[in-house]
Amino acid sequence: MTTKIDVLLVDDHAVVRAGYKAYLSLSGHVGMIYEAERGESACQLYSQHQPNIVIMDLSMPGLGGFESIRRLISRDPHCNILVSSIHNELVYVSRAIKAGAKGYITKNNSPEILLTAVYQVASGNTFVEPSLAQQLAVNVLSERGIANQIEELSPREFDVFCLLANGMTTRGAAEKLCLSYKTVCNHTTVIKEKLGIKTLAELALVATREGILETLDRNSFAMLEK
Amino acid sequence: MTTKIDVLLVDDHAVVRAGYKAYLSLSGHVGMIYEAERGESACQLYSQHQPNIVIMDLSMPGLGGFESIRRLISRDPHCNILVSSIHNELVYVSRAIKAGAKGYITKNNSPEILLTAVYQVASGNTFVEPSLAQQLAVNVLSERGIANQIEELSPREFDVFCLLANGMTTRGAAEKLCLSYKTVCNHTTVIKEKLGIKTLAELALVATREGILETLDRNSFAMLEK
DNA sequence: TTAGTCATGGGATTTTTTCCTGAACTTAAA
DNA sequence: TTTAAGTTCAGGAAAAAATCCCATGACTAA
Repeated sequence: MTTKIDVLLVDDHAVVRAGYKAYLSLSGHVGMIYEAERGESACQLYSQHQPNIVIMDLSMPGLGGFESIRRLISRDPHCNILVSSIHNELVYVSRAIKAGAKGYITKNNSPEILLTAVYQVASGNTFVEPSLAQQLAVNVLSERGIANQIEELSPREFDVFCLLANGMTTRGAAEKLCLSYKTVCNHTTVIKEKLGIKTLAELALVATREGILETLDRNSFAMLEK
Repeated sequence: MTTKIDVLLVDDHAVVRAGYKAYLSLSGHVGMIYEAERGESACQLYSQHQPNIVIMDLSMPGLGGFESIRRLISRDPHCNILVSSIHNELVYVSRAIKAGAKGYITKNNSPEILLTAVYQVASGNTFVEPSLAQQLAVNVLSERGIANQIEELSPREFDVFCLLANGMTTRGAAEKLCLSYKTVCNHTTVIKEKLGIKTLAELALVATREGILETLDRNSFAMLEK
């Protein structure tokens, strides 16, 4: 590689940024490294410096990672965004790519893979971590979109889903819906199967992720403390 | 500082380790840097090399963190452990310190603070990130504990709590913690009783509300709107 | 009509959970 | 040192919950 790669690092953890910066510098192929803590400043820095690649973490306060990607892409559709996340769930990969990211790797990887990904994405190619790409391929071919699994629930199943996700017991849900306990049990079994989950905790997590719960906002806890 | 500091890095994210390593090396005060991905190897490396400090990630979903701290401490009570976590919730700080950690900083901090913390802890002092220390002080004095109910969980119960909250099955948790299935069942029963809940979904919701899980960022479902 | 899905639940079986119990261990206090 | 209290671990019996299979009626779309 002849010219050096300019990088924009977006991660809300300053220590992690410092680490990446130090590591990338060692490679010798990286030129300028700009840093942003959140989406807003990332957009600004991007317009200003036009780096060859944006390395972005997904979990950030303010604009989340996905929203940040969308914004960057809407300003420059050719923007090369590499997501570096701690999440290896397909939902994340899928959403990131749909949002416009050109690459996705998890932080579990060897640092060499990071460099590979950086080179690839910076030169306009795509790079999805092999194991994830594999899973994703299968998942897409099996035709059932990842997050759309909830769409697969029948109306009644969705009712049950919501009640359970809010922490209600099977018996409670049955009562609320004026159904037999057995019916709710059966629905629940189907729901779990459709969503590919095993526990009620997962069910609650899925619901939370999809924003299906009127999430008790973060502050409700702070309220309790006073 | 005359002698250099030997460091053992424990973090399951290889890329992050590489970053820390690169950054710490720049400081000039750090000597050997050993790396471990998991608690088991951390214990081994510790016995082998007796580093001056262990920098440990808590890596939430896996939950190796607290247990690893306990193990290290049980082998060498004077072991200097600095937790570097992405979590800024008091529960974590409190748990880590109770487990025997000598310091706690979040990854949001400036890298300079990391160095400060490293120096302090490596020389046998303690260092808790100022803002957290402040909150903690008030919280402890205000008598009503952090999220008092969660605080009532014994260390082991808390381990189980975290795993279940992440959607793991009882059997899965048992395996992860090398416990009998029955033991985990019994812990679970006590947990539910202490928290005053009935279902695993509620357990997940409590964990989410208390910020014990990092769920998807808030804005993720904004994606769905388009 | 026919085929399909959906909602509903019963019955038998399996799995999970509860409740009670006790042992081993640690720690702190008397 | 002895005692007491708390924690961790786990087994057995019993209760509860969930699963699996099946059948019914209702509605819908081709």
